[in-house]
Order: sequence, then C-alpha cells, then structure tokens
Amino acid sequence: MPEPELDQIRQLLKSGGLRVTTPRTTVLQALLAAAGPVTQEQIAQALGKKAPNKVTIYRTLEAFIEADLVHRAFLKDRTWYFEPAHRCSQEQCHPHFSCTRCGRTDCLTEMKMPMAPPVAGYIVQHQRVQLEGLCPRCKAPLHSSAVDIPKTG
Amino acid sequence: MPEPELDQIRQLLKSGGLRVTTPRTTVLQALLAAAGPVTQEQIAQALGKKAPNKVTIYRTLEAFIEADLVHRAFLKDRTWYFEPAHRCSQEQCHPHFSCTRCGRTDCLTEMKMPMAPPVAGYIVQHQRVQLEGLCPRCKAPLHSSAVDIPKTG
DNA sequence: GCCGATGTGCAACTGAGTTGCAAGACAAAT
DNA sequence: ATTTGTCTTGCAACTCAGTTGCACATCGGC
Ligand SMILES: [Zn+2]
Ligand SMILES: [Zn+2]
Ligand SMILES: [Zn+2]
Ligand SMILES: [Zn+2]
Repeated sequence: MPEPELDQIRQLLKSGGLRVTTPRTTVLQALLAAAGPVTQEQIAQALGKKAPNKVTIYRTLEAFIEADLVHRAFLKDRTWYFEPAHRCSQEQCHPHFSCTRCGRTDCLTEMKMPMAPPVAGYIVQHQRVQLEGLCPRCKAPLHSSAVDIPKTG
Repeated sequence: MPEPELDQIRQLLKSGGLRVTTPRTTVLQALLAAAGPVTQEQIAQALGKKAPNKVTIYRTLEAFIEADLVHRAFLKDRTWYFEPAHRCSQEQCHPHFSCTRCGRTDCLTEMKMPMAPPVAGYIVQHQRVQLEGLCPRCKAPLHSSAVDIPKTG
C-alpha cells in the first residue's frame, strides 16, 4: 500500500477540525489501508517502526471518532476493532461476520439488513448486527486442505 | 425474591450433568431472579455475604454455559453480561437494547427480528442484534423529572 | 519567529477475566 | 457410616486492553 494520497489524508484531518500531526496521518493511513476493522495493536504492527506510542494511538482514534472519521465496529475478545466511518449510515453500520472456525471477522458491506420493527416505548437510533458461522474459507474445505487458523481477522 | 424453588434449581443442575454445590445453587438462583442479563460483579453483589469467590462465579458461569443453562448475552464496556438460556432459539437470541442516556440494557424478548438474508459463500449459524437509543424511562421525560442515571443496566 | 492551545510519550495505574495449586466438598462404592 | 477418587473451591498472583497524570514537544495563528 504505497502512500494512499497523503495530501488527501491531510485534507480529511482538516475537514474534521483536527490538527495535522505525524501520528494522526500515519494512523489514518493505516486505517484506510486495512482490509477491515483493526485493533490498536494491529495498527501499531502495521506501522512497525513508525508506530506512535500506544496511548497516542488510542487518543488519536478517540479524536477520529469524535470527528466522525472512524467508529468502533465491534468488541471481540474484550478488544475494540476500529474502521473508517464511510459505508455506514447513521442508522446502522454494515453487519459483521465472525467465523467460529478461523476467528476472522468480515465486513458484510453489501448486506441489506432490515431495521428492527418499532417497539412500544423505545426509540431505536442505532442498530448493530453481528453474525456468526462459517466463512467461505472454512465452509466445506475441499479435500483435507483446510485453512491455517490465524489469530485474528 | 424468596428462594425460587430451591429443589427445582437442584433439578436443573442435575439435568445439566452438574454436581450440586452451594456456589452453583446460589449463582443460578441469582441469575434466575435477575430481571435481565447480569455481570459477575452484579451476581456477587446480589448474593452479598453469601457470594462465592469471584473466580468461582466465573467458573460456575462457564460450567452453566457448557451445560446450556446460561449464555453470554453481550459484551458492554469490556465486561460480559450473562443470562439464563431460556427464551433463546439456537439461531438467534432476543435483541438487546441499550439506552444511551441511562446506560440500562433491556431484553426485547418480544421482538421478532428477521434473520439476515443469505450471503454468498457464508453459512450464518447465529445472529446477534444490539439496538441503541432511548428507553421508555428516558424518552421525553415529563417535566423535569428525568431518571437518576444509574451505573449499569 | 513567538506563544498559547493541543498533542505526544512515558510510567504507573485500572479492572475484568484467567491460571496454578493446595485444600475442601461431592457422590459412588463399600 | 466410612472410604475413596474425582470434581470444586478459594486464594494469590498474573494478564492484558485500555486509561490517567504529568512533563515535554509540536502545531498553527499572530
Ligand atoms: Zn473461517
Ligand atoms: Zn466493517
Ligand atoms: Zn434510559
Ligand atoms: Zn436478554
């Protein structure tokens, strides 16, 4: 992933009313380059030597969330996964699918999940859907060549 | 909550292939007496002086889950909420509603949430729905008498 | 370039949940 | 009722994502 539009990143930050700093540009870059939701640790790993301090990454993510650039996608094994906020409506984010075999979690950005029916007395502002089952990689593994079980998705 | 059928509790444990012990009966009692999902801490608090050791409560809950008496309802603020497994189908548990104002979480046991449409390549075995918004207690508080904001739901 | 407002790094902390192990309680067999 | 092997419990110490306080560095408007 060769520098995805470094100036656009700066632009994004400014549009969110955020000061442009090195940690913020690199963290945002990592988020945009990632295939799906990522943890603080995964961001740090992806940035390797250039990674800011752990605390800074958390505070940066917090600032991004405040500015609606990023949101918390889901909690898994007691750790948060973050992802860019595009492709999410106010009412509901796309569903996320966790494979019970390989542990990976995919964004089902295509799926149109119906909103919950109204419930007397409640005002539903946001809906979050998590699905579990077998992912394409693990479903009916041809022959014996299954999938190397990775740590995270 | 005056001893909800102590013998039935023993029966439940045995039916799950579990040994009958004091910690198990009291913890199961607390779970059944609770209005909704509860944390380890809330169980301990509800049992007060009679509460078993924290580790024992966790291991007890684990055993209950194994025996399908209890399940993990949802993760909130990095802590698990547990509830009895009745009222849950294999395919999906009832949705849970978290109020963004008072922080309470309610079981929407009545709500019939449609299952996610099939996605090419995936096998969906379980669906979990979390809703957020305003609960009846916080929605349009008449006059100024809102709700005392509690710590947890 | 200067300076107040923001952002960053470090070390120490928090708190839910886990692990290893010795001591205790259950229940099946005698 | 006593024995006996197995499963449970409690304690202390640990883990690990995330947070906090504070001194120092950086940003960007002037
Ligand atoms: Zn898989
Ligand atoms: Zn996603
Ligand atoms: Zn409320
Ligand atoms: Zn529930």
